[in-house]
Amino acid sequence: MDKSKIKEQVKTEFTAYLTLHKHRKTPERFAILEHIYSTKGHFDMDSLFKSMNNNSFRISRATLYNTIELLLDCGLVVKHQFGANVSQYERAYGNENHDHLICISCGEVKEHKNGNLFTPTQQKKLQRFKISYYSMYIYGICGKCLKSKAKQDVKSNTKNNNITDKKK
Amino acid sequence: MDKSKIKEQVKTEFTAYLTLHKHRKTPERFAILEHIYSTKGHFDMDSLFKSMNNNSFRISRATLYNTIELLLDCGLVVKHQFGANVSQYERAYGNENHDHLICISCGEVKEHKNGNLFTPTQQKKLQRFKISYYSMYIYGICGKCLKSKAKQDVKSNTKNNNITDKKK
DNA sequence: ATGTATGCAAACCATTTGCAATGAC
DNA sequence: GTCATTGCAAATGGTTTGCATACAT
Repeated sequence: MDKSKIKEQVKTEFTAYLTLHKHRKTPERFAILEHIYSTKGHFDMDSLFKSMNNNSFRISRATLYNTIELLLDCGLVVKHQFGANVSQYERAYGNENHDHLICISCGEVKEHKNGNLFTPTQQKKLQRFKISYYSMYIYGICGKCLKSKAKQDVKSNTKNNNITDKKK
Repeated sequence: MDKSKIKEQVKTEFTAYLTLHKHRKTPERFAILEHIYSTKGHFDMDSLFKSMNNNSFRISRATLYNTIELLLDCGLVVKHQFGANVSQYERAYGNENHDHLICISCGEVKEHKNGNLFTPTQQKKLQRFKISYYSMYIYGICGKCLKSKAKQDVKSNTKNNNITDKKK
């Protein structure tokens, strides 16, 4: 529950993972872990690259991609691909499982706490599959867009170019 | 429930959608819809492109991408991004909602029927969000990989190159 | 000392885009 | 006849890769 305690914990886990797999414990790797666990919510590689290089550290994209792969492999980070071209990541440890409400209109991703989906009963049905983590993606229209869409629909006799207008 | 009935139905829906949005009813668009609804399970753009051009029709990639966008927009097709670099698609109409069991070891995606996750009670909690569809992605290790992994782990004192060996 | 990890730049490849030709309306 | 759509080829951009250098072991 304690914030610094979590960082300590994940560092220990990561160290154990690196040792087990005979990977080197480089300062870059720990800096990335530290930085990710100071981040709340989702992030992508570009923002991670920029925020890390803005601050003290100097890290190459290649190293970021390499390290995130390790963190995914040991389960300290989770990867999402909500529909845009960029992958999103999220710290996994000390981060309650939650659904993702992805607005198919504006692309906004909101988190939504779910109940205990994987009760023992549910779990039973998945016997031949060792669950490591799961993601619930719920696509729909968020409240904001519902409102503005209602307005739009009134005057939607104007020409429509749905296909081309979705890119910036 | 009837197979040809479904095709008929989606064709009607697609036609209505095209009319409503003042898009043209080209033979390519209907051929793509027809082809997709003859496909069971997931597919990606490359396989769609190849299988369509193998058969009678001749379709460009650009048109496939354009049309799939329309089909996504009117809800007849669902898009998934399970973690690889290619997007996967799936027909949506007459296709029961199901979870996706994605093996993080071999990448295999299996479907798994779920119960009625969105009971009225559950639904209530999502008041400000109009659900259009949802995807449950469950990551873990499939039975096959669990077995072969058990063997591997025994002799895993040999060198480890987890990062580099995952691309073909 | 040894060989893995880093950082840079180039390569990759799914997807997008520009544009001339086609054909739905 | 008009203009959206097609198809091709070129461009885009997130991610991966090759290789020389740096450094954890």
